[in-house]
Amino acid sequence: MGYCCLMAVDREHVLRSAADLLTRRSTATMDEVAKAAGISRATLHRHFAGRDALVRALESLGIEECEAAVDAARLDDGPAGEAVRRLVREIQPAAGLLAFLYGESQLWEGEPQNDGWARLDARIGAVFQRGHQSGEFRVELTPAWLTEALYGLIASGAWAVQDGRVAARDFPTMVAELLLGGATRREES
Amino acid sequence: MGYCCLMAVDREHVLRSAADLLTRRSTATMDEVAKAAGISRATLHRHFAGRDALVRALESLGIEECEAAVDAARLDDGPAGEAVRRLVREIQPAAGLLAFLYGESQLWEGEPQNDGWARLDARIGAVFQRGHQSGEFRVELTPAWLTEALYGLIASGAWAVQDGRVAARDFPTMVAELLLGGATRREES
DNA sequence: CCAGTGTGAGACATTGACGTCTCACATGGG
DNA sequence: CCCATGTGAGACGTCAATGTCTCACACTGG
Repeated sequence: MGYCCLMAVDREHVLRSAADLLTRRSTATMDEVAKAAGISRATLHRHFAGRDALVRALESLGIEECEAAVDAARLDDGPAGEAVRRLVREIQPAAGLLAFLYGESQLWEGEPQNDGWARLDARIGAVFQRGHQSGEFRVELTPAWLTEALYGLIASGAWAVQDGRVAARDFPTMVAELLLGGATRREES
Repeated sequence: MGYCCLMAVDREHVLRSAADLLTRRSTATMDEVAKAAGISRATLHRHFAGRDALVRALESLGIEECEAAVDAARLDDGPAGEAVRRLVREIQPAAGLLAFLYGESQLWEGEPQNDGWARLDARIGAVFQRGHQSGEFRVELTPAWLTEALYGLIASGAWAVQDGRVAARDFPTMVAELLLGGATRREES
């Protein structure tokens, strides 16, 4: 009955367009989500029991994409700074979804957050810690804060791109260079 | 009838507690906002015609506090980096409100935004531009992006403080030093 | 004392989104 | 050909938040 493949493709497509829409308008209606996916609200409900289920599925998708980006970035290889640059580049396609989830996570107060985020926080925090230990990064900025700031800058960057204030091709530079080097100009070394 | 003074004080108090609450839970009910202010929902409606009016009043309050912080920071004086540090320090008390409004502004799509934001963007963007012209700041990072990133980092910092991931006393350092200097350690000059 | 004013409490209708259900239709496989 | 499965359209009922209204009460100044 083609359950695993056809359904999965459809579900994937629905998730993608829902992510696209909710990234722009995080309060979009189930109706709008359905229209955006080109299906009816009834069919949307057949895939996802309700809005909560949809958001939780998007959360899982976001975690998967982040993990994939972290894998692809090989955070343990080479200088920590280069690892962060690779991470930002790999994570750009998921930036919109991340921005949506970052805003949404401010609302889930009390509910136990998905373990996936804790795992990701640990993996990303580790690269900043490595930078500290190697003397590459400043010790005044804690790994927890740098991780938080990375999420925040990714969200800000995604919104700036969406509103046309930043070109999409400049996203990796803007985010990574600000996070790593800051605004102040380097002295020639 | 004491309209201008007594009403203003009450209105101010209501706005403050609404800002406190909505900073933590941006979807709080009018009922909850009223409880938080220690008044009834009816009285809340007597001060603010509806939720929209409340949010718009909070927006005006946020703009006022930002303008005050920008004034107090004397952005035109001294090195641009020091000006940004002063700005972050002055703006910290309003950081929670700013974070709420920053998230909310993602929803006002289409509606003409308050001129106040444009004025603030211009004033803050100017200090980054000044840093560019003086050679103090890197030209790869545009003033528009640095302004956006400043808002984003302030919001991230406010949330991190609220969740206890960063100490309130470290807020100015974390935000300003990341924005200006980035994570990479400076060579001794 | 008393009139005026602001307030709290609560009832009420409205609105918008949600979740469930039914039914007709189409498409594809046996 | 015919049946089955998935879909679209739409009609409900539900529920939470909102906005409006009324009424009783407390306080305050004349």
